[in-house]
Amino acid sequence: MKIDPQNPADLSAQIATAIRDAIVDGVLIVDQRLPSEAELAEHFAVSRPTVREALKRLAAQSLIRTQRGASGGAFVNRISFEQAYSQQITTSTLLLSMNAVSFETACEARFALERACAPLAAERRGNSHLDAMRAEIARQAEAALTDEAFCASDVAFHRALVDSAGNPVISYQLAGAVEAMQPLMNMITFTARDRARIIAMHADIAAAAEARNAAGIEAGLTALERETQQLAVNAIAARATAPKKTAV
Amino acid sequence: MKIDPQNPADLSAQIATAIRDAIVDGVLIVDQRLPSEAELAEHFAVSRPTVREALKRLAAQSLIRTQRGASGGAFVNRISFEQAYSQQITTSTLLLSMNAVSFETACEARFALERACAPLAAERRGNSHLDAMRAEIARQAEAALTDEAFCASDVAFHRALVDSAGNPVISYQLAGAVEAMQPLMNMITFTARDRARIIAMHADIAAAAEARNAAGIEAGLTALERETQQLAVNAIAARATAPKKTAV
DNA sequence: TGCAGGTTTAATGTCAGACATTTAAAATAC
DNA sequence: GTATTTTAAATGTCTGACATTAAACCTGCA
Repeated sequence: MKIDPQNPADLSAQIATAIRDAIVDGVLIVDQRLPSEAELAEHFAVSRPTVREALKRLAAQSLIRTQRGASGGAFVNRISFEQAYSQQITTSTLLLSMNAVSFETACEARFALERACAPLAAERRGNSHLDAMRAEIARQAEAALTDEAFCASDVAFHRALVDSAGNPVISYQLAGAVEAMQPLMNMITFTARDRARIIAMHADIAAAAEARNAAGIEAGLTALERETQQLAVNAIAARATAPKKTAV
Repeated sequence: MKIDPQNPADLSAQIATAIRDAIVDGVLIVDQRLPSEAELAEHFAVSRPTVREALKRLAAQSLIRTQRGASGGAFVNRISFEQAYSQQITTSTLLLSMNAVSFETACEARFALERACAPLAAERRGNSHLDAMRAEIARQAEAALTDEAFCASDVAFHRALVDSAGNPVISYQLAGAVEAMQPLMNMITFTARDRARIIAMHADIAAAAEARNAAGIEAGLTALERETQQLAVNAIAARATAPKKTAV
């Protein structure tokens, strides 16, 4: 089932890879119990701490879960959409913040992908989705809102729009694209006029969703993209005296 | 910088979370060296193996890398697009295969998102992208190809199309959507006629890309989606006598 | 017999100390 | 001043032990 030459390096990584492959290839199926740490240690001819490090690597990816006690052990985990979301968001956020991905590129990606759910959202949106969108719009109109809270509400609005497409796989994929933008958006200062424009566009999008008007949603998103890009350009220009890693 | 009450459970998970938060929040920046394992152990008042388990969790997410030797240690890692791709693909693949996500849902998500890059692909595609697509089309025409190899080539074709949009963030996001479909597609048996139809559609898409015709790319993808969905319905019907987890 | 309770046991979680290995920097030799 | 050797700091690994948990077992009593 899984072998392991002790030639190169990092035994725990090799063991983790061997077990991961077994899971991905279906050799180990969901809820199946792995051998105990002691048995794995014997099988791979390593010590228990080494096996444990390998198992922790897998646990970090939600590939296994562990249970203590008699008849406990490590079990192949059915990864939930929730877990996948959060991993996706973490990875995307770090990818954007660490790689000097330009705001422009990230923004383009986000809106391009988000427009992809316009037709589905128009077809399938429920009243609960509309309510969620409008609740966020109302929140965004609160004058006392900090820029950060405004961004958070913006993300929530878009999440509601994406969810209204009624496809969990799309929601999962876009979770990263939408949420990872938030730290970048937080660098922008939103004036009252900026907020008013954005809120108006959100309202347009919500109205188009209510009218089941796919083209309207798309147009609204495109307009919003243009506005967002412009705000970012201004923000970057404003801090041109102290350029940060996100620039260019 | 990071504290850690020993109240609930799983010290190594708590420590991993504390360090991850520090990285995400920017307290620890790229290429910065973490304290040595011994120092971390002392700081958190735990043993070195426990610290090591925590570090392995972070290494599994490519959040840190380790170096041996003097002036070695754990460093905050600049996560590469490559690493992000492969994590994305692993997570997406398992999410689809373990959660009884219907072929229909996954397929819909994939093509919806892929259509999102049609305008960008039309605008930015280079000759190398066209060459890559046509190389895969040629490969798909080889009669001796197994179904699995045919699917792999299909994935490569779509990857080339996505890459031609010239936005690495989109490529990263869609890597999961496109590649995760492969195991599901592998359940389909492609007759010679099926293959011919798919190849023709691929050719249409490539031609539209060459002509920088965004609507043509979109239309081609939509046609391909319909075809793929139909093939899946047939495949599922064919094996109705032995329904598998992917059904429904 | 049947059930409530304690007891056993198998597993993970944690610790301590040691040794092996790697690698850069410091010390030495020429 | 350069090349070589030595040193030291760090991760990688091993052994062995104890702590903790929770299911399974067994006992005692009705």
